[in-house]
Amino acid sequence: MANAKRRVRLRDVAEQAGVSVGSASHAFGRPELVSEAVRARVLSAAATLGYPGPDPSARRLRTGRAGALGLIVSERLRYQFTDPASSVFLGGVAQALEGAGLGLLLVPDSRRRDETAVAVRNAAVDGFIVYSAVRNDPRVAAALARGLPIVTVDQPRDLPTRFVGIDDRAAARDAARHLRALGHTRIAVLAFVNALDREGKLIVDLSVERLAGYREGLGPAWDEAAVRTCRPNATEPARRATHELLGATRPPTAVLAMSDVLALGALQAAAELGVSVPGHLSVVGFDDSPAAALATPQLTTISQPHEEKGRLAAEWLLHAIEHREDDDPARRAILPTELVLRASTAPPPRDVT
Amino acid sequence: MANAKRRVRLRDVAEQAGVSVGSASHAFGRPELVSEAVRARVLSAAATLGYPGPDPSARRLRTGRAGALGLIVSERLRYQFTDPASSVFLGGVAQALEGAGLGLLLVPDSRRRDETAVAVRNAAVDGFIVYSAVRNDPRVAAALARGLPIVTVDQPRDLPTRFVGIDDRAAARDAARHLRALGHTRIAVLAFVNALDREGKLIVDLSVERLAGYREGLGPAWDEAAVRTCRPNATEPARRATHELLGATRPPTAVLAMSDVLALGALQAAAELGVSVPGHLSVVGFDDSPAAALATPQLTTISQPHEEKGRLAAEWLLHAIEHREDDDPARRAILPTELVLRASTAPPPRDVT
DNA sequence: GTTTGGTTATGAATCGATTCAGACACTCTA
DNA sequence: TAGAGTGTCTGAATCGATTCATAACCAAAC
Repeated sequence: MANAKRRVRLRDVAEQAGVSVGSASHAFGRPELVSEAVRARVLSAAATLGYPGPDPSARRLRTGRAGALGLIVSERLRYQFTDPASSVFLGGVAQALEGAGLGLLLVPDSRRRDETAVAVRNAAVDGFIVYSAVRNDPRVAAALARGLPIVTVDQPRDLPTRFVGIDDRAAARDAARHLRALGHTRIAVLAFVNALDREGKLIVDLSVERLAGYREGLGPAWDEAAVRTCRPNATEPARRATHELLGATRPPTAVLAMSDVLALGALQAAAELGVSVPGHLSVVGFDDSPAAALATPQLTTISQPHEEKGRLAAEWLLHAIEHREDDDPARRAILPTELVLRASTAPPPRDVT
Repeated sequence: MANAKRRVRLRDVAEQAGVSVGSASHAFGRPELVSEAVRARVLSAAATLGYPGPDPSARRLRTGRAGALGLIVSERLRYQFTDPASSVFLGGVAQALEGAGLGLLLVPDSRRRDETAVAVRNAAVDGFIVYSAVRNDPRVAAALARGLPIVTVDQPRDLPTRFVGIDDRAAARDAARHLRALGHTRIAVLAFVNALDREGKLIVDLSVERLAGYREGLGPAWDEAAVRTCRPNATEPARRATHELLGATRPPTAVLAMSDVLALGALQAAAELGVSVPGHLSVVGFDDSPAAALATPQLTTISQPHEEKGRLAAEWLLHAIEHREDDDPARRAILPTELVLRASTAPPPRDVT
């Protein structure tokens, strides 16, 4: 019950130790500026008073450094953590932060989009990473308005900020060509949401780009009617969509999924319907998340360096903060992707008409 | 290039609008206290000056609220995100935070343990969630020293804080009994690290409890020599350990894994060695993470309410912050677990001696 | 015409640290 | 002995907001 009542301030500690607040501050922050004797006195005074150390909020107000990076994630935070790919990305960010002594502030999304932007405005951070946000996300606008350094990852692709991403169109094209090369002609697509904003501009760059890539790669085999939108990005919507696709009179012999999570849903549906993969249905994912290699059959997918993306985004941001560069938004990194052939794709069955 | 040079302060906005700083502050924070006219003037002044809104750090210093929860995660942040179970937990926390307008500050662990504690001391948060930390983690000590409300999840079990967890021992006992009931007698265990601290006390409560549960459930079938320690909690160490176990002269017919991730590693090893599961080897996981249902064969495992744990921990913490209760550390929630029977367990093969 | 009540605006005090210019004491050089 | 150089310590100014006691104003009530 020693220090139950009031907060102990640095001033109290200084008084107790019989030194000035300046010296007390130095005792904690820059020990080399005070004598050993003073330092010891201050520390022991702090101990007897139960002083929890300099108040972080006060310190940052004075120093102008918030000591944290803000991470704006795409869908509601909930889904964020169900897609292993984004977990890997987060791991990369965390890795870059190790040793920098910075924290990582996740900005939770919420149903009410305005509340959400408020959180961005209130976030005590030195910069933001925008991770795969839609084009009209109010949080992105709020982040931009803060005037802090920002690194955008994946999308939107044309923000006036630094950018880290991949060539989604080319990657999708590779995936589509692979199926064509195997001989498939009836190919369905499991896509992310594809909504339009008020002005009629597409708001999900990623979806647009990948769709375009699929179309290019599929060529004459492209079938607009075989595109299914899955929302949110989780196994369940993909499972349902695949059920529907496979129940049609002339079901597809292959599925292009915009994420491994969606592909997993397709696999699930196929298993439930007794459709063998890859014997009767080929499936190509996107992301090469940890789950891809664990799936049965192992998933053929587009591999992209999620961890590296996180690391790079964080490093760029740290650099910008360190050097007070609010500019140089021209920097763009397009990281390489690769089609990883595993066990979920094969030529279509012979008996297909 | 409008506002390139210096930071715009509330004072500047007030001046530009021709009102006092007090009114300007109200215009942003509590519009009901100023007339519509003043509010409009302030807002337009802010717009022309490019004012990014009230500085979060300053606001918090004054109000005494940090606007964020700190989350201290167990292993290095990196691994955190490779185990889907903890992702689900995080999702639960995020869910409870939705609408509260609070942020979630992840405190990154790092190789150098002292640096790590510094991050805790510097974190601008209103409270901490300690998620499955080891007993001698310096970050936990640092968090305790901050004097903020804390909720501990899973472990350590005897911190003087609120606690949310499960009955690990009983759950492990259930898993072990299941194997015994199937007729297994040679049963290996894949355990978490089991290290001792300087005083010789075990530092990983979770491991201790589950081990005790396994022992109780296995009874005479318990074999100390068949316990393998896997570190970190990832598939790879488990894969290696299982390889070793299955290569022995009298290999086990079943494996009890302390997490699904470890169980997945065991499955992988079995597949590589051509040992059929559950025909020749039964595997029981722990956690019922999303991966468990996707594994092949689907994993028999202990289900625990990860999401609920996260939600509850966050809610308790929010409540404690709201009501300025630094006390009532007596509250403990032990959430229910359940053995989920799926396809990875079966009676041992007949020809076993 | 004074009182009362309600709304709106003001500006100084405050939150809790960091920092910087200056004071002091002491040693070492020239 | 003056001057330069070092090492320590002090205390006030500062970071950028919020808040609260006070005042000003106006309308309605007496």
